[in-house]
Amino acid sequence: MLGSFIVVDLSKSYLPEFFARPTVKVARDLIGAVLCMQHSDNKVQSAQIVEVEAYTKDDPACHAFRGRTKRTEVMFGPPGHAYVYFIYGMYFCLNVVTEPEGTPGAVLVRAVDFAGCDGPGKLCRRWGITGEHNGMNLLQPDSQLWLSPGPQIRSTQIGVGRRIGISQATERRWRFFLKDNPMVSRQKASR
DNA sequence: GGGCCGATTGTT
DNA sequence: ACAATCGGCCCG
Repeated sequence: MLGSFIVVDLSKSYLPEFFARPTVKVARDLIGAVLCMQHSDNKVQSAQIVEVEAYTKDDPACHAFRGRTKRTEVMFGPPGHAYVYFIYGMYFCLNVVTEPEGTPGAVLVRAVDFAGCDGPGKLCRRWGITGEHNGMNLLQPDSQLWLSPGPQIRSTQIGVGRRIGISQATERRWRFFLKDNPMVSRQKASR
């Protein structure tokens, strides 16, 4: 489990090259990264990512599998930007765009190490992440929403499993999570 | 324009 | 097991 007193410099940011790589690798490497958000009252909220899933262009479960549409447009754009989509009539989900520009791909942020932020819909609801953040550049510190590198995570601390809530390509083990973290439910962690 | 489905969540 | 709730996408 992550400690309660991690020390990270939130002004540090990723380079675009980090995200311009194969999506599954980026997903694995994003475990422990710090999601940061500057709210309208100037207060900064931050928490470490503890659960993610990868979605690629050759993946039937990926929104961009059937090509470029208005919704999937940002997934074809520059890596390191946010892909935020609306689902089930009431929830937003946050993704980070991956792969070189022109190739669609994204990492779904499913949970962060913060009470009540387990599950992609709950995370966005709690943080106030909506469609207005779609396409936002996550590489710039002190923008409204950005990502900052976290402490090194041992590979032995990262679990792998099947993705949640999809009906196609369910056999792919493209979900990564921090073992023993309370925000990753036990049921989700198995399989 | 119609109808079905969904990368979710909370309740029964 | 199922309801809430609505935009996206496929079909025609």
